[in-house]
Amino acid sequence: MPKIVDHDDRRRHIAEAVHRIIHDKGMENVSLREVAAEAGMSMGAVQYYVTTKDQMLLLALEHIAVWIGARVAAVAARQSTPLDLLRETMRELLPLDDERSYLNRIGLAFQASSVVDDDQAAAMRLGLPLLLSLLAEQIRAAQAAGQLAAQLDADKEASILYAFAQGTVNATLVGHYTPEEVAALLDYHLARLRPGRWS
Amino acid sequence: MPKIVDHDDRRRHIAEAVHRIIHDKGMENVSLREVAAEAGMSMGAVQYYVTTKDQMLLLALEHIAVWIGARVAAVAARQSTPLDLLRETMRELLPLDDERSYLNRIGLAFQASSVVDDDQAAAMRLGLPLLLSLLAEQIRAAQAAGQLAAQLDADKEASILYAFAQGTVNATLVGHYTPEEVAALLDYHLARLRPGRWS
DNA sequence: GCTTTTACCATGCACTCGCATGAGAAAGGT
DNA sequence: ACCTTTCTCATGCGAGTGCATGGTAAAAGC
Repeated sequence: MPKIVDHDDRRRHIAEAVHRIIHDKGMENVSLREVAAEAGMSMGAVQYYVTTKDQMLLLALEHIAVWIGARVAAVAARQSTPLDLLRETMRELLPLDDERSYLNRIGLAFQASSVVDDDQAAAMRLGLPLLLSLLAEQIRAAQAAGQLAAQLDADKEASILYAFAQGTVNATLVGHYTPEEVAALLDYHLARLRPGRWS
Repeated sequence: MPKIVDHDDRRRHIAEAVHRIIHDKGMENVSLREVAAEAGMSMGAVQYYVTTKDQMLLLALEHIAVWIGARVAAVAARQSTPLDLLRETMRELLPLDDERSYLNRIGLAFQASSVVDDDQAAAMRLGLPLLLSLLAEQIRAAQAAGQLAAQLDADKEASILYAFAQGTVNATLVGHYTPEEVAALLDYHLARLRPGRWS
């Protein structure tokens, strides 16, 4: 048996190179050559792990999805009240600092790209429900703990929260909102979901 | 004086050709040649009105912004109750039918693109406040008419509504929501803004 | 009818693109 | 030491890219 290489590691390097290029120069400047250079390998090596450009982009999309998923899961593992967990999960989805802006830039690029690419759209349809059901679960937990109004529809509230996060991304990245403003907006919205504020 | 041509008309043709290509094949497949072919003119003619590709994209962005603005303004001119006007304005921003999906596809592409292009970002920062202040104004009118709770912060509610619209676009275009579902989600959210539901 | 301004077109250039190919380096099994 | 499998690389190809150039219709003023 010959030279053995960690394929997952190589794919990760490629995916992360794609991420950096999308972040710095945008999705239209992603090319096999540029990715190879950014990943510090030859173009042939990239082609060995990824046979086509579309496949490479799909790989990058999947990697960022699990990355975001991991960050969100790490929040859920914290020891805190249900409402705080929900708030922190939502803050994880907002471009509040450099790393979360980085992730959101790339995520936004894929949102646009996935509208035109069927495979990417399928990946989106796969990951989205996971995040939504996690949010809904956190809402239900907060309701059970009396921190959120019981009459809220947890699934709909989860959808609205996720939409809020996604919808503020561009405006924030483009400089219309400061991170503080969008964080305050989240708290404003969460405040109205508390019990006792409803008739 | 020589051959006189309606420049705005030509620019409009170019912008609309860009729109169609973005819609059909995505932003990365926009090229001067393709746009010229789609617009039914020669590449040289396109170059006469637009000196660079970035300028062409910016032109297309501005055109779609005024298009959306016009549609929204047309809603505002209708004769209806303030709350219904707000609801209809919001529905105008959602991909509820083919034309609105068309606009949203292109809008989403520019949202991603504007994160990387400074000129496009500037255009975004210019148009966004107009839409937000219109929404806020409609909210205030509905509050004055007793259709929305008086204690709502109109500006923040406008921001949240706009974020909701933008945030549901990708999920809907990708097939996660049906148009009916996202419309129902909007009504669910608007319902909680009504007066008398607050303590 | 000639000029002048405007609008348009065809073509060329240097470059990059995705992808295919074939050769060769690296490394464990025997 | 040699073979075999795994991995990597350099290069070539045809196509497409943004942009520049030089020339050419077209039409209004004189």
